[in-house]
Amino acid sequence: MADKSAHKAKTRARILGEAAGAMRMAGVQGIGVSALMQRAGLTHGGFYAHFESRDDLVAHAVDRMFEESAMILDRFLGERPDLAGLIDHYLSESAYRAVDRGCPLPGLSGEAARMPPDARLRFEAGVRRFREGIARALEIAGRSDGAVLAHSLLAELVGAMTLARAMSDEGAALDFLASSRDRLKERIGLA
Amino acid sequence: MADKSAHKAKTRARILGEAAGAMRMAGVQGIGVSALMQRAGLTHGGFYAHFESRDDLVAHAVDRMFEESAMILDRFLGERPDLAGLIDHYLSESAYRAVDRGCPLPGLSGEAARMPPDARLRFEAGVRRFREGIARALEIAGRSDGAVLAHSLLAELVGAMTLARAMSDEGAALDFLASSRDRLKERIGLA
DNA sequence: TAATATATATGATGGTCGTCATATTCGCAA
DNA sequence: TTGCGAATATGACGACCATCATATATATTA
Repeated sequence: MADKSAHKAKTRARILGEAAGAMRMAGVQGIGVSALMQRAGLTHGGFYAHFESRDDLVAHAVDRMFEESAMILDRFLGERPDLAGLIDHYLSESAYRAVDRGCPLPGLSGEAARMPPDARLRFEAGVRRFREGIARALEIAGRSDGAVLAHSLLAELVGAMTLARAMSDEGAALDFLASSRDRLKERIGLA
Repeated sequence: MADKSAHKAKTRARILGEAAGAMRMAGVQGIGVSALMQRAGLTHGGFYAHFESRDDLVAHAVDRMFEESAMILDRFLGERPDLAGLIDHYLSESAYRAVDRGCPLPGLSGEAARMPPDARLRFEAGVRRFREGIARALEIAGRSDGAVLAHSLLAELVGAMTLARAMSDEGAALDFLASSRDRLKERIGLA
């Protein structure tokens, strides 16, 4: 019996992982229940054994997205904050390419206002944690205006990746990211 | 006959206007053909007398969105550029509220990569014009690094409005916008 | 091996989507 | 007034959507 529910939990986690990936790629509305279950190697019918509704899935998928980036965030904003490292990582070429595994903000912020209510709550909580981590790092680095500056840095980080991904010229996008990294590090006096 | 085709052109323009508004609110995928035609006071069937397909509509609707903001952009980035004015306007409370009539970048950039090809081309063209206008204004103001700085300012403008609209606490969103305005004007030495 | 509990599959429901063939309405010309 | 052509409406098509009732498979326990 323990084995059974362990298996079910693993299946649920697999569905959530696929949802978190697919929704970052295609948007929250961009993947349907049956396509999602197929990605997880299942058929559509079993879905409601794992989730109350599609909205319930979306809420947990949003959580999952932030959990996936929590470890990386903790590395740069944890005990010994490294804002320059965060900037370099957040706007790196590999982050640019890992649409389905990276930070959900560039792809989904524009959609946040029309997410199902639970999903939106969780999304906002994720944004808040990110912003507070940056603010804390800035204050540890001796900036008295950490809270305000954190908003501004987060806006530029998210805006830069969003606009880079909107460009179809990949070279131009990568140049844009490189110059954004320089500019941001310059702004916090770490160039 | 001239009257007839003038009428048809007006109808088409009305459909496009509704589409440009609705898609900024609900996303490109968020409004269907029949709901759109209903908004325009018509029924769904006549749609294909005006557009080849839904993708064709999306492409022209994107153009329409940028046309709607072209006049305002020209006011701040035209003959006599006023970057501080642009920042104050772009991140104003009224812009924050006019989701369906304002700049399409905050709402749709995250969706750009999955727009139909024609629509994406037009979206990118709109972004480029915006960015080049900022770059030109910066250079007129005597900044030698205008092209690079323009990327950065645009990223923060778009990121700030995107994140503000993602917040469900309206007061917090407006505070965020106010501090973003200050920060941006400070960055270009116009505080 | 047989019985049971649980996870997943099958298949159907009603709804909405984009698309199109066809019918209708309407304004101008004769 | 009658007829014509263009603009719009009606209604239908197949595809997909979220959801659910029911059937099947699978694994553990007896």
